[in-house]
Amino acid sequence: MACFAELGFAAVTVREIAGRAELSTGVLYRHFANKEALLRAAFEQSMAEVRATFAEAMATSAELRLSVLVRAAANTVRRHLAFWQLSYAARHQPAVIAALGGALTAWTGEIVAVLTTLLRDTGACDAETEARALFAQIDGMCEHYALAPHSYPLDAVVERVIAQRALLSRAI
Amino acid sequence: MACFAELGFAAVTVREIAGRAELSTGVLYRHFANKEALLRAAFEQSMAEVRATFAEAMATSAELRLSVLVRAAANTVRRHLAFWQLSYAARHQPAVIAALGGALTAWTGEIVAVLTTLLRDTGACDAETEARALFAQIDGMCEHYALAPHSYPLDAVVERVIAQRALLSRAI
Amino acid sequence: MACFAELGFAAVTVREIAGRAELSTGVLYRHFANKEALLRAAFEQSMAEVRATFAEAMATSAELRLSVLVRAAANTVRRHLAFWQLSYAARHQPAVIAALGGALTAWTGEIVAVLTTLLRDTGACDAETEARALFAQIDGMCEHYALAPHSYPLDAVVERVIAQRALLSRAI
Amino acid sequence: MACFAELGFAAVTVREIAGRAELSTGVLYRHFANKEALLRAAFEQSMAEVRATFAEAMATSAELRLSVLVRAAANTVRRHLAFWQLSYAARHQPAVIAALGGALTAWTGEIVAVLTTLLRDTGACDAETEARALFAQIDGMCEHYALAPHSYPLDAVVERVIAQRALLSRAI
DNA sequence: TATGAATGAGAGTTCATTCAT
DNA sequence: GATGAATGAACTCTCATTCAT
Repeated sequence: MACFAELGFAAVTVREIAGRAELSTGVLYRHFANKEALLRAAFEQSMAEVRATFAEAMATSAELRLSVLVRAAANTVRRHLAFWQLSYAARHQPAVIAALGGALTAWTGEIVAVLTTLLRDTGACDAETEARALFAQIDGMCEHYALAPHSYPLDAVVERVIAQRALLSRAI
Repeated sequence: MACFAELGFAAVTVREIAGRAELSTGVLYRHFANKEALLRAAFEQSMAEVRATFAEAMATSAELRLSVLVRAAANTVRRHLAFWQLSYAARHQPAVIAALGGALTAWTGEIVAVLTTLLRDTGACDAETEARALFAQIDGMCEHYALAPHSYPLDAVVERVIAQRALLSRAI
Repeated sequence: MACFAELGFAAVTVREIAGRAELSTGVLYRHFANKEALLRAAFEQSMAEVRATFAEAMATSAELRLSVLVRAAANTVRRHLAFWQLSYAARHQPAVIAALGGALTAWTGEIVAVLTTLLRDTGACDAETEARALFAQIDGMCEHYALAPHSYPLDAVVERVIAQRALLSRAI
Repeated sequence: MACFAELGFAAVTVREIAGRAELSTGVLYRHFANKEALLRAAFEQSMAEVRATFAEAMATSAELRLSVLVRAAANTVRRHLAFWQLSYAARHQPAVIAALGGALTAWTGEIVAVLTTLLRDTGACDAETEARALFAQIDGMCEHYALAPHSYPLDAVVERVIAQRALLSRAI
């Protein structure tokens, strides 16, 4: 995943990936059918991790759920910083999108669905659009942090986003 | 730019670019030193166009400025989709960042500064954090649209973001 | 064709073929889609040549036709010795047979058809089987000559084959 | 031998050979030094089997010997099709000839010698040339069968060749 | 100045062979 | 002795770049 992110899918050579993993190209091809399969495997790992974090956040009381979820998202990126930097780089590469098929859109779809039910419970009228607006904010925040982890005030923005949600739900 | 965005920098062949421009590879190399120079030129041209659009948005009355700016951002991405897709892909790749110089990071700094002054005028207490939260939302929205331009309900999300700002500024 | 014959289709490298033709691999791939197409092209040239020789032989009087044909076959192999040595090598390689599709069997089919009509005119009862027996003899003779051109008494065998045909047509 | 004949020496993988023999590549390399040694061993085994068949044919009465021999040749090719296909392919490839030593050329010399003595007994004037003409016919027939085993009318051609020999020996 | 055929380094991938288990 | 995962050289094929025309 590090290789794919740093140079792009097409620009990385299989030799380079193997070298960085301290493997021969041979073993690599024993475990993965081809370069594309390698990418797919790296991505699936990423998605599984996020899914787990989300599931955990959803297991809290309905009242706190949203704030737990936003903080969980931020902490996931903080803990797996390198991984997310790479993930963000990868998802905009056409070759990557093609290689992953619908997996990428399916994944964001899932998140929007989870947020939609969550916001419907708080009484939002157009819950899906509300969910998209919230997802955009969380995702944007995480990405900006990933781009400049040393200077970005992640906690402050997290708390502001949570405070905004509180104000907005009260305003409805 | 269309070629680069559709397939990615490494996956496009110079022949393909030349063919789509109805040029021979020969003339192309007379005008651009190499493939990278071609990317740089395409980027600079798009960047100029985008800057003009934003300047126009800032020239409106202080009251409407924020909503005009959000809509302008969305429309810019829509109109220069290829540029933004590439831009989003590029900003996470050290190799591309190096090729484009600091042009990319200067960009985001500018935007946060503009939003901060804009929000300070509406009476936000921690205007910079508020600006970052707003920028995260706008940028996240634009990026999600860039990832799935055919299925993302961009206009609906734009209007929701604007409505949220109205509610929030009243709540303060 | 020389490369394919000496080492076999799979064992020859495209670099070797290019090198021996004093070409770069690049040009080679500009003119031929792939290694298989290269083989196909070489073979088609061979078949055209033989067809021409046969057509010439068939243009003589019906009486002399058979003897002219046998002598023509022998002379063709003698004049294009290198070429036929290669051709004989090639036609037994499974990869070659696969690459050439039905072209190989179609070609021998043609020859058998020509000999069949020729022998039917001389009054043979089962002309097709007679043609196959004759073709086997001519082809076997040419191949044995190709295997040991310096020691094989080609002319003597040619005249013996012609003499046999005379005896056989009288015997019927 | 089946593997080599079906795909050719270079195109078969050692794994495939091992798999079809239900062996691991490891044991295979314990018994044979390398892929070439594997070919040599397969060849020698088949050659022994063929020699036995021919010896049997020569043990019949002088009168029938020629017809028995022609039929034996045809049946040998039919029963050891893979060996012969490989053999025909091999005898034109310098590389294979080198790997197999002089075994292959010695072979044809033996056969011509046998046929010469056999035909001298039937009263042929130039027995060696006659032998070469007959060998060309038998060898050509077998080769044509090896090239298209499913469509070649081997038995019919065999009987025609035998019938021709009867006619010719009567004509002398 | 424009062309596009030619170059050749380097890509993904395979597979004969080895060797720790 | 047997196994089969690991190695890495070498394969076919592509394509950025050059240069004779």
